[in-house]
Parts: sequence; C-alpha cells; structure tokens
Amino acid sequence: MEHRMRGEMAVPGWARRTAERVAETHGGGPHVVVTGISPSGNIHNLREVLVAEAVANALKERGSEVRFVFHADTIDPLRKIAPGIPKEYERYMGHSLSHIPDPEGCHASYADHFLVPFEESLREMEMDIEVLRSHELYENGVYTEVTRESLENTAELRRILKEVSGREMAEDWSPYQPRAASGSLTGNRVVENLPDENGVVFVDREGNEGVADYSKGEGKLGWRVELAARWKALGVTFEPFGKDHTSRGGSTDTADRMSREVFHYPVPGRYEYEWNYIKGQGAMSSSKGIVLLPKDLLRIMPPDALRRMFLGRDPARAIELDLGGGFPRFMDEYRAEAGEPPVPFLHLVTVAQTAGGNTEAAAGMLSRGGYEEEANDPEKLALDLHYARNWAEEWAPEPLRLRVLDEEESTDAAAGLDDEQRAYLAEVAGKLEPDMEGESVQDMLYTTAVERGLKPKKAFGALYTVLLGKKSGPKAGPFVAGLPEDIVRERLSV
RNA sequence: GGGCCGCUAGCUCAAUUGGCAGAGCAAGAGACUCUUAAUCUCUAGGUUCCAGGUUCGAGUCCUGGGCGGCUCACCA
Repeated sequence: MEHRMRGEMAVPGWARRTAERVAETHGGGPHVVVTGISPSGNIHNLREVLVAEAVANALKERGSEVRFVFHADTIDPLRKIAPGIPKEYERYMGHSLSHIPDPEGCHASYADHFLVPFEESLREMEMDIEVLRSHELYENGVYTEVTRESLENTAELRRILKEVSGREMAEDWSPYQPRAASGSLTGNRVVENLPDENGVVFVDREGNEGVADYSKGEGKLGWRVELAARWKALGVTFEPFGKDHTSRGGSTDTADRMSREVFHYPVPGRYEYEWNYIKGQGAMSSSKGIVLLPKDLLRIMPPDALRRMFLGRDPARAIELDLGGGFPRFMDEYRAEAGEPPVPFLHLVTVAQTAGGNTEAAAGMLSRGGYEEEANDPEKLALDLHYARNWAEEWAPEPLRLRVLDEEESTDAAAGLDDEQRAYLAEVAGKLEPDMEGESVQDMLYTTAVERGLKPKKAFGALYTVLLGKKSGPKAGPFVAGLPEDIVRERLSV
C-alpha cells in the first residue's frame, strides 16, 4: 500500500486563491512567507503557522521560490507573569524575554523556555520552516536601516498612529525603545537621534542619560512600527493575521499605512484567520493556564491529520475541535482520505488497550477481525496503536477507557456479584481453552448463559465487572480471546 | 461603536471557488438465539434566519434587515 508522503497534501482552494492574489500584487517571487507570534505556547499559534505553510506550499506549487519563516518575538519586553512563574520575576518586567533567565533553568533564556518546545513541535510536524529570533535580527543589524528610517520619520509615524487610533500621542514619542542599563525597555525617553552612530540618546526612569546603538540590538522598535519595518527588512510578501490584529485601528491598520507611506514597501498579502477552540475547554488561553502544545496533539494523530483538523474547510471560520467523542470519526475520515487501511479507530482503541504494548498480540486480534492489511504492517500498526492508546488515556470518554483489573481490584469488584453470576463465571472459566477464536468464545459465553437461564445482560455484566470493573465493555468474545488465558481464568475464579 | 464569523433535518455539521440540498448521531420499522456508545437493512425528516436583487439556474454572489458568537483601544 502506498501512503501519501508528508507535505504532499493537496493544496486547499483557499490557499491557492490566496497565493494567486499574492502573485498578482507581489510578482513571481522569490516570496517570503512569515508567521510570527509570541512564543507563549498558545495553540492558536498553530493555526497561524499552518495557514502560512499552506500558502507557502501554494506559492511553491505555482513555481515560486519561497522562504518560509517563523518569527519569534524574543526581544519583546516581559509584560505579564505567566502562571507557574516565580513571583521574583516581577523584577524582570519590561526586560527582553531573551535577556531573562529560564525560570526552570533548562534553556538559555526565558524566551527559549517557551520557544524551544514549540520549535520541536514544528520539527515533529516535519515543517520546512526557518525560525528567526527577533533579538538576533536586531543584534545582527537586520533592522538597522529600517530603524534609522523610522527615527527619521518619527513625526510621520506618530501622525499615522494618532490618525488611525484617534488617540493623542505624547509629544516626545519615539518609534524606538532603547534598553536602559537596568535592562528595561520601557519607561525610557529618547531625547536625541545620532544617525551617524546608529544610536539614540535617552533618559531612563531614574533620569540617567544613556546611549543605545540600534545596530547592535540595544533596544527595539515599538510593536506597531516594528511590524511594518519587519515587512521591509525581511522582504515579506505574505503574512497571516488573526482577527485580533485586523480590526479598524488595529495593528495591521497602522502597519499598512506605515508600510506604504513611510517605508514605501508594498503591503504583504494577507489571510485573516479565525480561531480554533477545543471542545469542552473553551478558548485556549496561556494566561488561564489552558495551554495545549502541538506536541500534545501529535501524541494522538499524525502531522497531516493535525493539519487537516486545524485548518478545517476554511481557516477564516472558527471551529471547535472535538478531541473527545467525535475524534474517532474524524480519524476514520482522515484515514479513508489518506488511503490507509480501513480499521475503525474505535477498534484500534480497543485493541490497543487490550494488547497493551504487545504489537504481535494486537496484530493477531486485527487479523482475526479480518484486518489483514493493518496486521501485516508492524511498523504502521505500532504507530496507530500508539495514537489509539494515547487517545484512550488522555481524551476518550469514560465508557471507552479500558483497563484490565489486577487481582485485588478484581476481587473487590466481584463483591457485588450474586451467586448465579459467580457460578456462571466459574463454568465459563472451565470451558475456556487456549487458542479459542473470538467468535467461539463469544458463542460459548452466550450459550452458557442461556443454558443456565441467566439473562445475557447479567452474564456479560459479571464478566465485565471482574475484568474491567464496569458493567459493559467491548464485544466480549474477541476481547477475552485477546487476553492471556491464565489472567482471564484467574479473574473469573471468584 | 468598528471588524470578522455563523444561522442548512430534532442535535452536530457537510455541500470541492453558481449546477439535482447531503452525512453522522437521535427518531420510526425490520433483521441478527451474540451483552455494548451494539451491528446490518430500510423509512421518515427541509420555505437553507427574513426581505429584495443579479442569473437559464443561488445554501453559495450583491443590497438591506434580524438573531448569536468572537474580536479591537499605541499591549506586544
């Protein structure tokens, strides 16, 4: 069986149309597709990155050369303390994330603490993307020219901000935020530009004067200006935006005008995406501690399934992702489209939980169930079982979760059974033979119950009680046949 | 107030850039001597929020309206 390779997914229509518009306004390339959000680990990030990836692929499909960039705002000042971060970090307020130590000491900086896991997720997604850290861009002089340009056009930028937002701007406003000796980017006042030295003279909170060299990353442009400046500095031709940025008076509104009127750079193509929500959890919010990493979701599905799930039919629409009860159906549809063997995901879930880590046993169960193809591909089977098992443990509704009780638990659970049920279990235990097929086990279980005048529901209920501690479970015959015989016999002897 | 999105079967949603309105679940009927969130077969279920417009043809495009959700303030 030939499986579709990663990254070769069909380019969706909305992405192709977007690429077409980008090509009309920005030519045949080379194109620079940028996606950039703060490295806070919010799952919305993923949708933005995937939208950008789809458009980048659509541009490539048109024959253009594409540079695909993830831009991380590592130089940005810390402005709120995330849950779980020590209170002492209050003292780093206003400092660059790249200049603050990792609260857990595991990475080079506070910024990397959040960014590195996200980078790992991008790698796991097998994404062909280049990660740029903004503090490095500043330090390497990538922003030197646009910063000089911004400073020269301070009055013009200030006027645009005032017009678009309708707010009064401080008389001494500057597009540049120098870093004070204290490390803080905020609360400093630029008093003089030194274009010949790539610098500004500023006065900090305490009234001390200092000089910042903007060719060396000793400060940064204010957010709204930086956005437009980045387009020019990196030659951006496309960037997606969430709806929080694109409203009137929003950041794209100001950046668009700055780009055209100050930097004389054509506004990059754009796609406005809606957000995605996780059913039962509400909006993902890093400040509320509701954080879901791509990594977490790659535990239950392959990268291309994640792409499909997060992009939906049209990323301009909000979607509520159902990772609970609706997930098996999603997987079945995805697998059908991808041309994978048609084993129902729910079946894999049962098999995975029954067979534990034993791929051979699982293959046997699948084979007996008529799923030869899946059973004969151990590598793929192991991966699918991994997804199914993780889903069962982390997302599945309670009725689908299975765990064979240990001896003690089983004895406790059996306390509620009556004599008829115990006698039934004892008889069944005696009739079980090694190498019985699921079907004959099922037949034996049923026939025995009927012969004893025991209602099937009561009989099967007893079986599930001692094996799983529940009143119901997966189809009993195949399930029991898949378990080691001695364990079954032991649990039935109560 | 501005912006974006949604409104299609009882429920959750599809409808491939204008071409016979579909699926899953729920409901009803039947089948299986085999428990289940059962399975299989069949049935029913619709003024696509409203009013106009464009078109040979509109769930889809345009205008106006209604209801609901989200989002926006130099904070990146």
